Amino acid sequence: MSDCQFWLMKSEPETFSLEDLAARPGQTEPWDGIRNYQARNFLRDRMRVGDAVLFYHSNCPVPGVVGLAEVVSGAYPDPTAFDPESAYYDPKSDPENPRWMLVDVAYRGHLREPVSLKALRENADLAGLRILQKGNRLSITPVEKEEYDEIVRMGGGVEDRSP
DNA sequence: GCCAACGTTGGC
DNA sequence: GCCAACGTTGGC
Repeated sequence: MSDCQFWLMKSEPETFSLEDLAARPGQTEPWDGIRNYQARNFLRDRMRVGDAVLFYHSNCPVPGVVGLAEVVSGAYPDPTAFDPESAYYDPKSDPENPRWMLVDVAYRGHLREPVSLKALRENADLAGLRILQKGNRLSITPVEKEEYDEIVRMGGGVEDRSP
C-alpha cells in the first residue's frame, strides 16, 4: 500500500451510491459511463490495482465524501459504449479501437461521518483539492496522500456497513 | 429549477 | 483552426 495512489471519484447517489456498491456481489462494480477524455486518461494511464479511492456523492442534498473504495482491476474497454440500449452508448466508439475505458472498484467501507463539500472547503489543508477549484467538474481526480488521510480523519475513520 | 462553467460538435 | 451553438455537470 506504500506506493499506491489516491483518487476521488464522484457518483450521483441516485444513479449509483456507496450503499449500492456495498450491496453488489463481491462488493465490486465496473465504473462505467466515463465519457470525459481527461477522466479516461487518468483511468487508462495512471490508475493501478490497489489504488485507494474516496467515494464522493454529487448532485444530492449534501454533497461530500461518504466512504472508501479500491481499484481492483486494470483499465479495460467500457462495454456500455457499444450497447445501443445503454444510456452511455457512443456510436463513435469502435470495438477495434475503444474510445472509453473503465476499472473495477470494490467497497472498502463508509466513513463514520460523511465529510461534506462545505467541510472540505473550510479545511485550509485541503485548499489544493481539485474538486474545490473553480469550475472543476472532473468525475475522477487525483488526491495527495496527505489530503486522503486528512479526509478520512475528518470522517472519524472507516467502518464496514456491508448489508 | 436556475445558472455558471466547462467540454464537445460541426460549419466555415 | 476558429468559434458559436449546444449539451452536461453539479452546487445551490
